[in-house]
Amino acid sequence: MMIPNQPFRAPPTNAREKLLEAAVRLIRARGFAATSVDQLCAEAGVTKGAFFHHFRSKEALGVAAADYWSASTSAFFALAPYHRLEDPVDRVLGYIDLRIALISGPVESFSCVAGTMVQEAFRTSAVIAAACRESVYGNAKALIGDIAAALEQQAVNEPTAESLALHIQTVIQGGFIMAKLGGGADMARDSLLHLRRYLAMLLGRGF
Amino acid sequence: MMIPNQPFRAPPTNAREKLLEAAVRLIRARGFAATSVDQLCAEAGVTKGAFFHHFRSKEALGVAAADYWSASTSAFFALAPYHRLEDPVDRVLGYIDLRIALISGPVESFSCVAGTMVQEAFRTSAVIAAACRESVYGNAKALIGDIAAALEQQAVNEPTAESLALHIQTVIQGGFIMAKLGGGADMARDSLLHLRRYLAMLLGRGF
DNA sequence: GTTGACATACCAACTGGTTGGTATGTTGCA
DNA sequence: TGCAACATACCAACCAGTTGGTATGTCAAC
Repeated sequence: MMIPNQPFRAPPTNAREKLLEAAVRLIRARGFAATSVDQLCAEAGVTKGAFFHHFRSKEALGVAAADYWSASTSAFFALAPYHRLEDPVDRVLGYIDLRIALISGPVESFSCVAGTMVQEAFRTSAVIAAACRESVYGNAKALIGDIAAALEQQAVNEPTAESLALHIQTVIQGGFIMAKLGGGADMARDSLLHLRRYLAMLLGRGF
Repeated sequence: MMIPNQPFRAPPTNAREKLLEAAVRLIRARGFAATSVDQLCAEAGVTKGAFFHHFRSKEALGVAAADYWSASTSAFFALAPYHRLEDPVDRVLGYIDLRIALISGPVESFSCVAGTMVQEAFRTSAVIAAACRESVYGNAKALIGDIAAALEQQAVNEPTAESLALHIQTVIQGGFIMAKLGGGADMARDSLLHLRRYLAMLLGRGF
């Protein structure tokens, strides 16, 4: 969901990646519709010709930005150290703790491109909406294994692992909205702590 | 958050209210930036002169739409029958049940104007962002009394009433995003059921 | 190892339509 | 007759997208 701080990642030299990173930055701060192609090019330090060489349309850039976002976030979470914890309950809570740790600074540095874009696209662009869905649902799918194992270990059968994984994404996305509403990082973190308490209670852990 | 179905509410005859209702409809479906003044006027059945007679700018319409939204939703929830329940725990859960009951049909019929608009406005329009914040935080404030009473009755002192009230709004807002991501009303309702389970556990109730 | 055919990556200038906003009426009621 | 509530006509700026071009490569034929 958030873009990980990758301090040693080289800045892109080709126009396509420069545009995708500019898109992530501007969409997070202003949204998709309010970001013009000219602004995108200026932010990326690239001309309009380069834009339409790499992307058929502004909508195509939107799809590519969502895909780019998916790829960077899923790669980041796949490498996170909480996967190495033995107890599946620890892994589930470890994911939440990681999400909490990632929330800091200005809202546009930890908010989600897919969640932001889908609000504007869900009725106006089926392709962008599908790419956003893929991003967030992909995140949820990566959790299902650990959640299912944790539920089984604790002999809980009331909510399903799928339902819980999606609920986790719900709280994360809701936290971003509340942060934008003025609560900032503190508000988003606080809601994740409620989610953590809920999961801990469900999975037989004290908070 | 959602616009209540008020079947016997007379359709507005003046241009100002027609524009505000058109704004609620279009912003919910397409967002603020992607909705042009011309589209607003067409949807309202009103001319551009009327628009700029009643609103100084498009931004001013945005602020007025958020205020209009605040007024209709807070009036609706103030009249809801769950307030008459004796037990404060029942009133808290009654609010959640009402929110669940209100979620049905297409996403743009139950989603939140303030939550949608703030995503586009939080960095580009301080006045719109403030109006959106007022709307959602106003909703949260209306819950604090019941939550505080329920926490006290159950001798719970870990999360504060304020924090819980805001968390409730977080899950509601997150549910709207997940619904737009393709989950529809079912997804939003499912997350509110998780929230209900959390509150029930906190407040000493079985689910 | 030079040449020609082709592809990729990019650029500056332009276009037609749309944007938010204005200037100037008209109407109907107090 | 004065004023609020509208309507009509218009504008400059900006919008997404197109154009015709250049610079730089790749690669096979000779």
